[in-house]
Amino acid sequence: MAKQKQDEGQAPKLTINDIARMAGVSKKTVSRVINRSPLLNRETRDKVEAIIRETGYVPNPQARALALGRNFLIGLVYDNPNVQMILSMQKGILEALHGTEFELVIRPVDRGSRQVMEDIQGFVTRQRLFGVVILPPLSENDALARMLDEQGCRYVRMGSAVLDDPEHMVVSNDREAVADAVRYLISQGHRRIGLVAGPHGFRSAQERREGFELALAEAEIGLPRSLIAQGEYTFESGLSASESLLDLSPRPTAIFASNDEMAAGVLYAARLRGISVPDELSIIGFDDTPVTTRVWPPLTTVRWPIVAMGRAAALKLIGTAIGEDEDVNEPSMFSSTLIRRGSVAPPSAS
Amino acid sequence: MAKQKQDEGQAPKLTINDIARMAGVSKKTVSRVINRSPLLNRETRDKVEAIIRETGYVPNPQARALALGRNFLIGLVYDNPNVQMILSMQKGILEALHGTEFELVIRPVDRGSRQVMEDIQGFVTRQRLFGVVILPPLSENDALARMLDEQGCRYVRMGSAVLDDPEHMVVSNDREAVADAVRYLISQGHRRIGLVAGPHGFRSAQERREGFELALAEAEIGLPRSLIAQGEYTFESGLSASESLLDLSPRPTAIFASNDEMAAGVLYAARLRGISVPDELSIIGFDDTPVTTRVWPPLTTVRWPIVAMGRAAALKLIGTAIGEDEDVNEPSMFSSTLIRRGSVAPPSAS
DNA sequence: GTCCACACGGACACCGGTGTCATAAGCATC
DNA sequence: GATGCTTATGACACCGGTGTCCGTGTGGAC
Repeated sequence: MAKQKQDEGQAPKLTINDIARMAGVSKKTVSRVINRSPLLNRETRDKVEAIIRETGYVPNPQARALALGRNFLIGLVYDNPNVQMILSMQKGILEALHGTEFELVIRPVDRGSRQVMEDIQGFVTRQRLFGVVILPPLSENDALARMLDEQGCRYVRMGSAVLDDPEHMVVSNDREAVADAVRYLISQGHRRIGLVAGPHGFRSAQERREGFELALAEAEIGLPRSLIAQGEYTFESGLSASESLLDLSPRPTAIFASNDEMAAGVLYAARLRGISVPDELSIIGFDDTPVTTRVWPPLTTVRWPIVAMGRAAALKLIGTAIGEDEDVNEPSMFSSTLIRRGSVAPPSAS
Repeated sequence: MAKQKQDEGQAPKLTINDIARMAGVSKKTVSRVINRSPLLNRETRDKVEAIIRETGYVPNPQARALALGRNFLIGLVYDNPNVQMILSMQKGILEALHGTEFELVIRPVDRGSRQVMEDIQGFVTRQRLFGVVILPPLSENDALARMLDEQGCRYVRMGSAVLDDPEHMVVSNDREAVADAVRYLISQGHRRIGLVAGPHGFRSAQERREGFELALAEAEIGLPRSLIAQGEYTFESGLSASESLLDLSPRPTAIFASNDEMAAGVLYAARLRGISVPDELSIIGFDDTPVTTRVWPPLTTVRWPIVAMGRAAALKLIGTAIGEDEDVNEPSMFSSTLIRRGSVAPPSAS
């Protein structure tokens, strides 16, 4: 009764002092309980923990952040226009963070902007971020990784291939996945296979292209430059890039597009010309985004486990440090699967 | 030189004390400059501001948060599966927050879960959030709004119609938008128009349905129950729900689907039955998501300004408080536009 | 010339945690 | 029984800001 005025305001707003008083110990001891210090008497720990549980006390994150010089925030940094990927990553990260004391802070930056480094540095140091997850293509920026190292900020780089920095990477093996997809086309009898490549400056675009070339080389199929069109990972670019391929004579009997949006563009271009898919033209995309099942015919594509990779990235981040004794050994290399739908068939006339 | 050791560690990590020393004033004076206190000598203010600018000093957000009992974080809370909407909202909010000291923290909650309230309350109070933006359908939860009021947490509710709580709402006028879309169908000569409604429990579904009914009533067109199918805002649900409509005899000559995903499902179902769109069936969707232009024919749909609404919500949040003398009078009601693409034509045989 | 109001600046406590170090208690050793 | 060592706990300063309150200097009114 004396000085206690619990139910006066709205929230109890318990502090560490309140807990200490109730438990008849000092602040520091409560702090030790919270931080799982090993040099604590069992009984004391149990007593304090009981009170914490009863009262529902939660330490103030701001105070901890101030004292520790480190926040319990994970940043998600990207310069990527790919909506589906961003959201799937977000989903995976949030799954991993769920139930922990970590929160996710979003930070898009302008692709190509000069201030990207300053932006991110400011973000990271100001907010005293615990760590950041970086999405491609920004994740391919080694200078950024170096800067984060210098700032002492943990980070995980998502990517399509292992870079120099394996311990900070969570990757899918795009090259092999695409090679598999193209091998499938070849096994169906296709020999004139076109490529709609992704934009320069994207490692994933390069990897996918190499996978494409690899499969063709294996089968000793030549690859004239005319069978390669340059896209920008957008629907429109896929649409216009594929026109040069569809104008060829003889026309390719199959096209691999480096992502689903462009594959949808190829499909659209084919329809505009009255080319029947898959009878006259087979198409394979990459990403397994929802659009693949919305169009007709549904697109055969390569699925990579974005959500799982996001989860792994977050676990890697929070696992390596505060002994959240989760399964830190989550694999850092993920493999993809070919999803067979309706856009591939053997070529009509060989 | 004396005690200054700037370039020793990685980051300068300037504190308010450093600035005070350099300016030859006290901490408090610097604090006053930062917080734009009006009772300050012009010269002093200028001097301190100059030093802050030179040194690039930024106050530690954690310390401010602790002292003020309030963080400079905006939460985005949703229980919604609609990827496109979430990301567009995020984009708008981030645009508004760009260049301010605010950051965006993401918080999805399980739709329908019993713990939603506790979850959000914990989130809000623990992080001492400055405010939250709530997306539908969670934004329709009045109990949540009440709880936030009690917690003294600012909030903005996104929605499809003004609820009891106008000052906290940013809304689009779905009813009128749908009525317009249906009026357009009627003007094209359609009389048998089917509806694929959205799920129960979504205000937007109800509003869109009412708009549909309104337009029909205006034109004195009857609406038998058989012309209404129930969907769940997903592609699959649109696909299966539309089957009952397409089985009718006489078949509806047009279908309004309450969102684009379901409209894509209707289109898909039509294709499966060999029904030609738009010749034999007109379709209108809602949202103007990318899928509308990926399918064939491209879907006529209703576009609502999600990004702008997200921006407005964030401005409303940060504008009302700390005299960020931005344009706080951003409108809170947004109107939608009918986007005419290729999925509507006059009925073939009237 | 004196007094007062007022504008400004500084000392100090405080927000709610954590790190450092000292100290008390417990126990084996000699 | 004194010594030394380990283990459990607490006192206190500190993280980097902000609020309160008081002291000082200045200008205007009389």
